[in-house]
Amino acid sequence: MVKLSDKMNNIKKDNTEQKIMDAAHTVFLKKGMDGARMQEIANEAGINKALLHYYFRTKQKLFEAIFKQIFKDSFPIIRKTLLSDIPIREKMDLFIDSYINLLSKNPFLPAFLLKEIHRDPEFFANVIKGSGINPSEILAMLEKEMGKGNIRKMNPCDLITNIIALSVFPFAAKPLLSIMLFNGDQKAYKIFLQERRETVKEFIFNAIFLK
Amino acid sequence: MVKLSDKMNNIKKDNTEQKIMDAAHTVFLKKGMDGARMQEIANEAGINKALLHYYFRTKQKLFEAIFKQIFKDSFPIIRKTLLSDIPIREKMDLFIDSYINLLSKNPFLPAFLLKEIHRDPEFFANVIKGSGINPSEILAMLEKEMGKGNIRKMNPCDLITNIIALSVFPFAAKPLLSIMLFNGDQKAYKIFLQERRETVKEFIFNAIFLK
DNA sequence: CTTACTTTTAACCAGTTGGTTAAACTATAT
DNA sequence: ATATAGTTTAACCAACTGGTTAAAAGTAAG
Repeated sequence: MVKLSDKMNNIKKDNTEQKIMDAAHTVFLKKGMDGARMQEIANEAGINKALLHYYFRTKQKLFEAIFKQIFKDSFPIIRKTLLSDIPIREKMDLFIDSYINLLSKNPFLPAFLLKEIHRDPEFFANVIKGSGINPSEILAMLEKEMGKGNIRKMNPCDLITNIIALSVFPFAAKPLLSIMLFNGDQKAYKIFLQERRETVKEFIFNAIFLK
Repeated sequence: MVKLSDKMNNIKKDNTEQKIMDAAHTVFLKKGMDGARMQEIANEAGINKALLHYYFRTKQKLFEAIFKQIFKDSFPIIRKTLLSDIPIREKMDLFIDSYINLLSKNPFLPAFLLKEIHRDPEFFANVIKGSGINPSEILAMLEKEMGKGNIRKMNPCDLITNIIALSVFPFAAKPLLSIMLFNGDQKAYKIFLQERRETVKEFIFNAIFLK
């Protein structure tokens, strides 16, 4: 039996596989599962279309690989800040910052996620359940803070929903808002988004801290 | 020259055209432009596929018709309450109510709009510009209220964005939130959404009214 | 160099999709 | 009744799409 040269094979494989992953990431995020074309991904990766199928048998499998990777890359960062041992005000500050940072770097992410969780909710549910994400610990943390009287008492589900909504929505609805609020001026909208780093915090803090 | 029997022709035409519009509405909202199939719309309408093309030459034209209609039906209701002559607190109360009512009746609307404005932002921009929607009057109204000291001073663009975000996001992200917060329990999520009618208002009022 | 194996490619295929065509049907006006 | 116009249908088509195949090119080991 012939042994493989692990080094050579893996370098090559990793290169192509990574090229495909990168290309698929780009195309899927822009066009979504339905709108993306295998040929376009192949072009983006600078390879033959058949090679896609050689590495990821089907479009579905390629899509799942990208989807899961996005999920794995994005969520842990956020969870970490939320469960650290710092005062609630700083914690929220950091949380919102890291959330907005993530979205600034991945502007297509919100729309992509919203699109795909509607297209195939079951698959999405499985990804979450298999990823060990557990929001209940975050909800518990919020309830504890309310019990201590640090923040106004409310349904913690509402609070977490509101924070995410205020952070995510302006990115998800960018084309709509940039037209309606700034007549399509992209630069003005970018400034608006950056300023929201602070104004969103103010808004939330006013809503939840007792005075 | 032969005259038409307007009555007969229009009744027939209206019937079929309406059947097509209804069917297209259903299918497009669920699947989006990319995911929708002309055959599926024809089936849903109970007619031949060729008849779709007879009434709306292309898929694109049919889609545009539906899209514009959705837009025309949805926005004026909201604008009306916002520009009426009642105290700001009641006004916001009504605004949020009518917004959430609209979304409760059209749960697919937010995800659909977000999907499509990303797919073809230019077409979307044209629809808005051609629809006479003018957010500047709403922004002006908010600024006036701030000037009178009725609500906390802030960027009115932020305020309107926040209100819409808090109202829309839970509907847009339903599959995500219902899994993460309620382990996929749809009924619990519906109750959550209904309760938000009040909790969202509290949250916003706490954020913007001085105490 | 030969062998065994993996990676890459060009050509191809079957199913689907948006869209067309020509004929059949319906209803009115003369 | 029949001519005229709009309406509806079945059959068809060209383009595209995801996926396959078989052969070529590359690579490490004996």
